[in-house]
Amino acid sequence: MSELDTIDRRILDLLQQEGRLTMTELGERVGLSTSPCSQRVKRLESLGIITGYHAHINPAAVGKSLLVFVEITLSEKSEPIFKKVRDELQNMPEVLECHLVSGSFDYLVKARLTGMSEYRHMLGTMLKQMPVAAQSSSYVVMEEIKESSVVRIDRSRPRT
Amino acid sequence: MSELDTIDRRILDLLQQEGRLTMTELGERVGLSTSPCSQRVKRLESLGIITGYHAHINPAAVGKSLLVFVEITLSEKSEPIFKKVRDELQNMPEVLECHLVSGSFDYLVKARLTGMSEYRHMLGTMLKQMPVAAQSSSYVVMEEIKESSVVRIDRSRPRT
DNA sequence: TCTGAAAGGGTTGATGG
DNA sequence: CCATCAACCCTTTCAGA
Repeated sequence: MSELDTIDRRILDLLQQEGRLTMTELGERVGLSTSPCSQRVKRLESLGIITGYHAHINPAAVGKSLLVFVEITLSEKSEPIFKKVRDELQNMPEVLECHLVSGSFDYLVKARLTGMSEYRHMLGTMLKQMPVAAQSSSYVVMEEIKESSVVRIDRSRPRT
Repeated sequence: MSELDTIDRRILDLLQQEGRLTMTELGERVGLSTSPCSQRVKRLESLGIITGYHAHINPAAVGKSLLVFVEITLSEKSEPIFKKVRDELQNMPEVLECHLVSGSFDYLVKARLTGMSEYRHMLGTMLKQMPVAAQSSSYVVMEEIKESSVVRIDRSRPRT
């Protein structure tokens, strides 16, 4: 029903790399005319497979030249606490990512900041809003070797 | 010279959130007609401030339901080794991000994978291609609480 | 599901304020 | 640096296969 065929996968691949391709151009690259190509893209959007389109910008150009990862360990692990942490982090725009991880700590947070004063402020907010944050370790990024969100699309195994 | 004014910042903000906005619509939202708006966007692109446009997709829809972070520590830290690591990681499409960090380890790698077999394969490749990788720790993401690359644009301080 | 064609809207570039 | 306008291109929709 919502199986993705080879053309769908190529569309996803191309739009991940060039998010402003016209439907005409995209259609030519995947071997379709404009109409069905546009139709497929709309379908991928409404299925929630394409979740949005975003310009990628150079963070330094808008003053966000500090990239930090913070590992947070909670001393108490209950569902209300988890929920509070989720809600708080959602409302912090400098926090780009937050993941609940297995292993030796609980949350891995990625944040882009203007500098150390914003960093101190963020850590303060976190520790205040998340009272049981027993421990945190921060890692400042010295060099961004690679940063992308483009997922490799494996060749389809269509049902012949 | 390449100072960003208030309108530029609003353009960056809007295009980060809706990367396929038409120049006409974008112009209306920032109070410009189509041409100067398009002109500004082109300028932001050619200055390298907007670095690209990308569709964001649901990784699970294309089978990438495993998200892993790997911390890598090198036992030997020389420039040739750093260069080799950079080159190797650039060529691994499952590696979405790689950062050189300060602190108790060297590289933080973020990868999206189809499953454990791909994970094992990736780790094997890493340890083989990066001979001095003395140690690595992996963290499997149990829940993605937040994931975005949209940077908050602070209100400009225009030079009046 | 695709193609093709027609109508509506967006983009581009020249012109002028 | 901005608005306007015309020519061109893209998108959308609807037949028809």
